[in-house]
Amino acid sequence: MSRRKAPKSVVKRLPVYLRILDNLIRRDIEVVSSRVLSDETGFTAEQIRKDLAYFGAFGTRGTGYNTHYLRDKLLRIIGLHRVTKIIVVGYGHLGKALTRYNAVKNSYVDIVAAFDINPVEEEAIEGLRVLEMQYLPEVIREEEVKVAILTVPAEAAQEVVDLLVENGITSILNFAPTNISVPEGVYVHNTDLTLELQTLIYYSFEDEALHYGE
Amino acid sequence: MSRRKAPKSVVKRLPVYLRILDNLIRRDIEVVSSRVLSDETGFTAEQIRKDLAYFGAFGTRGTGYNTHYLRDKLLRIIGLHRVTKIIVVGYGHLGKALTRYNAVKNSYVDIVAAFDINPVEEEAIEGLRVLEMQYLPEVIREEEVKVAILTVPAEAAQEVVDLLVENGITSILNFAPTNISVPEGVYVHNTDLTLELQTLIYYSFEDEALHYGE
DNA sequence: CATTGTGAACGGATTCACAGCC
DNA sequence: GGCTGTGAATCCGTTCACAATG
Repeated sequence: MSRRKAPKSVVKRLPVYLRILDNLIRRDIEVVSSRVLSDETGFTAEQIRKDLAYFGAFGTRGTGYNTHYLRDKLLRIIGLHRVTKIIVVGYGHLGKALTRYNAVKNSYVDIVAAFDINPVEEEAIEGLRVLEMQYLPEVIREEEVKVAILTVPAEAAQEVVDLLVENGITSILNFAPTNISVPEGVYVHNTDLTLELQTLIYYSFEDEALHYGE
Repeated sequence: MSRRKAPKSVVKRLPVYLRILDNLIRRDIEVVSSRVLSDETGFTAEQIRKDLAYFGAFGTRGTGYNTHYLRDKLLRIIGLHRVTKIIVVGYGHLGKALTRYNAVKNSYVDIVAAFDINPVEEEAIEGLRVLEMQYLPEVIREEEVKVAILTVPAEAAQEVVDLLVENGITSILNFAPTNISVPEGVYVHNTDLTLELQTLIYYSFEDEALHYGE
């Protein structure tokens, strides 16, 4: 029932719970305990209960959580109860991968258009517009888009970010391997595949005694 | 000088330092202070000094860190002083994006082959072999590959993971949006684009009072 | 004297333990 | 009886403040 703003660590787990609930509901399961959610997610049951308790008391003591009810609550908490409009900027392989990916899965979002400096006509898929950059301001305005996925080369990233912010984008999922700077109030989430790969390699050698031993 | 194993939070930042050092060296800069690294990375200078101190005393008081020396140390710590061989399993758009991405950038890794249940011949690029799944054990064995990037559909993920582990893979960068289970000793890093997008959406609504208010 | 390296203080997140409730 | 909700205890990571030193 606490009403202070949720910690980052909690927010990161909410979409995980949502996905599990979607799966449970698909299997016609009506009620789930924190213990079962723990088995599915790998988080501890206490942690799950505490996470949910940041936003309210959604469970029934002795029984568990109603899957439909909890999903609805989570959708509302995350902000997915209304479909979120998104644009993809940079329509290379990664941009394509992300649009396909999302077209397939129900992830409560709608990619309204993709942009590229050099859009290839025939690569548009199932109703997705692939447009030249010049149309970006128009689309953002007309569709009232607030969220953008950025998959342009590192060199172009900052320039494009400035354009996005200028036209009203407030949240950016950045795949360009570079630090971008934004004004106060704009939220950026960086996903850097190279860094993640290198981190993985660290752990792949962790055991070996030679790892860092002279 | 502490020799206990480094916390995850520290390990995640090491590749960031490495990238900055690569950039500095490209600009012929010989010495860098923790303050400058702080400006470049957004982490605090104290944190950077502490992170590096987990592995040794690499700096010179009053001066800073020698960029070449520190890079060499970081390469060795992360395990990138030798090129790491990697396979990509699942050669859809995402698999392609990752191979291109990496072919271009020097990230100290070498993708030795990609695998797919239905490899399309003409899509092989600059020396990258795109092979049928049946050749997977052979390649892993002959090339002594320990690290795999997994970009197959969620339904196939667990099955493919079992195959990988069975043949000697010890580290997996998983892009399939599902929890995979592995035996003790195998390290998995999950990168789930849908979850990251949904987390972003949470923050895009965070300010709005209506966010979670009945 | 500028900058590193580090013990101590702090703060945030997780785990523990159990009270509250169906 | 079983499972949620939560204060207290603990753990972990970050920040602070300063001693060490080229």
